[in-house]
Amino acid sequence: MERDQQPGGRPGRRPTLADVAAASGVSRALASIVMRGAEGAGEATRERVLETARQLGYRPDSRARLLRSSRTRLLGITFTVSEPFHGEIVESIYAAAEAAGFEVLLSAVGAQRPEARAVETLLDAGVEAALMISPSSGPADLAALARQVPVISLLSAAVPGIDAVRSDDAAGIRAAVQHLAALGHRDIAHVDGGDAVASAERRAAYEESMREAGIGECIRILHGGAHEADGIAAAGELLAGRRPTAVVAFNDRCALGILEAAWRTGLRVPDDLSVVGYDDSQLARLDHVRLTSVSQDAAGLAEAAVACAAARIRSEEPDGLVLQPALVVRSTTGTPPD
Amino acid sequence: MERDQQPGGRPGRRPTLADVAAASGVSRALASIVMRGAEGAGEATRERVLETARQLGYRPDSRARLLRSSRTRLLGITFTVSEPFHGEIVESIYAAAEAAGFEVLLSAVGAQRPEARAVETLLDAGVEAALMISPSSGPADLAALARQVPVISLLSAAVPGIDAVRSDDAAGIRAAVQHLAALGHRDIAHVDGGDAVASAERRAAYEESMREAGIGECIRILHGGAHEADGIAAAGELLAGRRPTAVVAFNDRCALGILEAAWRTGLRVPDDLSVVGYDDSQLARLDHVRLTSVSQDAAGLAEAAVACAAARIRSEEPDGLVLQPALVVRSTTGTPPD
DNA sequence: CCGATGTACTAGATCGATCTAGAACCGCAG
DNA sequence: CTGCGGTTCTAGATCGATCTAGTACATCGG
Repeated sequence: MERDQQPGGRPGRRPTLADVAAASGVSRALASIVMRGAEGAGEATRERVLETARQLGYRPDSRARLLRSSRTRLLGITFTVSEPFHGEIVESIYAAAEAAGFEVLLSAVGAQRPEARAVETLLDAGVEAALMISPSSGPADLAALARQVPVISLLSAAVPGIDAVRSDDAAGIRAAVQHLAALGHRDIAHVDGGDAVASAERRAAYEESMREAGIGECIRILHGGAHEADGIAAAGELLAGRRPTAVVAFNDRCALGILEAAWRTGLRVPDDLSVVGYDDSQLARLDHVRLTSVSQDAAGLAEAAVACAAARIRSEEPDGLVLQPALVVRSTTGTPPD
Repeated sequence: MERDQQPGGRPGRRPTLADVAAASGVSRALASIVMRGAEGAGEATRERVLETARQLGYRPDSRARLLRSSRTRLLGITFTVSEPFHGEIVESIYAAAEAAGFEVLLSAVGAQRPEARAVETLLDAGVEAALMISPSSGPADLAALARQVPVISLLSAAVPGIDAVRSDDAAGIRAAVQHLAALGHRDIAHVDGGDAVASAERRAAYEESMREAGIGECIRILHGGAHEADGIAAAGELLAGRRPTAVVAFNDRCALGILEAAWRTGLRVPDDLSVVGYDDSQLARLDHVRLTSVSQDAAGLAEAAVACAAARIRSEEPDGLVLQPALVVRSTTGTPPD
């Protein structure tokens, strides 16, 4: 496979701004002005330069640009490849960042690639702020990092010294419980997130809203986790004895486990059992699942996070860090059996 | 949140190599030599420079480094955030790339962000090669791209002019059919991938291996797709009439749909129905699924892709572009019912 | 004591862009 | 013709690193 030979340029190299300038008979500075769309170039020259740039197939070298202008306008993101909901947020961040004039640099976290390493890559690339989705590092590490660059954590509880953009988990759980109670459910169980980050808060919110709904005596909490298998395991216990009529799960994946266990046992959802998830992830929206779920509003979180980063970069205090979640009712909740 | 003031450096800016050099009383060039671990520095000075670098919290600026050295050693990757299997490959690529001395630059493709745009970001950053996981661009676009930088596609059928690293789909399907035939199955159906990329090839391989196994008269192909809902839909048709004893699905997500439909209908897997997937994704490995699946060997594909990219960068011809898949037998296949 | 060899180190150019300061040129009022 | 404000354009410095060429200074053989 042969690379293009640039006509008039050095063979095999991609054309530079200097090539464009030379080819159109202007200085590098003016060519730069034209390419940036800045003012200070005549209309005729502007078009001529743009035309030759197009002909040469010129692409500005982002490394060189970023190097010179102290503002890199780069936002770094760490996310976990195996978490579907992270993917959704990443996609929303792209949109929000572009709208705000930022470029996005992704760095994946995985079994082979610890978060610390992912973050280092971002720092080396010169990001102006780091958005970390469900950061797993300890408060001390995060604080150390925050001393080098503004850090915004998403989907995690607040850590002193770094901004956390998240949704109001208590409100989300309350909406779920109220929805079920309004449908007539009383035996509403909760499968918690085990030792996952937001688990304790959601558990507490569940207890409180059960009492608010006047069914505090029906509180029943099962140990769960963030993944399908946890939901299945909890469901085994849940469906064995006296069965509740509804379950609020820690998140969608956990809820999916409960659903599958129910299906396998021959239970009909929602006729025999109502299930509510949390995240409103793609998983919940799949045609065959149609899970009622608390929407974390990936787009909203992403926008808030980008806005927060932008504020920090301008050395301002950010606000609007807690978003209100909304319950999305689909096909896994209904009135309880008689 | 205050950023660190660099002792002796300009306030608020991260320290540069010049700062390190000045602070340890050597020239920038020598400091560079030490930081790169190149030879040509005395032992004593080397330690002194490293020490001051550590104290200043110096981090080399990758943009500047890459700008100067014509070799950027950057591999660009496009992947789809919502595809779990892509995530697995991405993670493996990180490992393979680092082992080969490359850095990795991710660019996500999604509903809001077309592949063309994702690729442009990579080019602007100066990647030496682009690895595209399941590229969606047409042959013409890919060819145009390949004229600017070596392009390696993963998981896609070969396109003239660009390298495709993939596994031998025919062999994978054959392994699945042979496994089922060996267990005693004759009524083995295939739910295909609809218009997904590798669908036609896998469908043909299914037909051929059925004939090879002497059960050509049992060939039965249902229209499916790459997602759970497609599996569910196909299963509706499949389980309604004369039921096969085994199904080979286009991929794991499709197989999962079939599994769920089976569970919901009260069928036991594998007692009443055996199911085989394709990809050996995390999905297949989940505790509650334990899906027998054809392993595409994400790590192997990643290594081959990186090796291929490295070869192209050295202007050599790559080889080993087709990997042999392996069947991973789990809990969804067994002997047929009497 | 001189020149050769080698190690430790430095000055300055360079990568490809941006940015600053100032030059060239225009038309127009005085 | 001169001076002035405004636009268009250019030369050269700059960002933070690498790389080349070459300078000091030791050591060593003759």
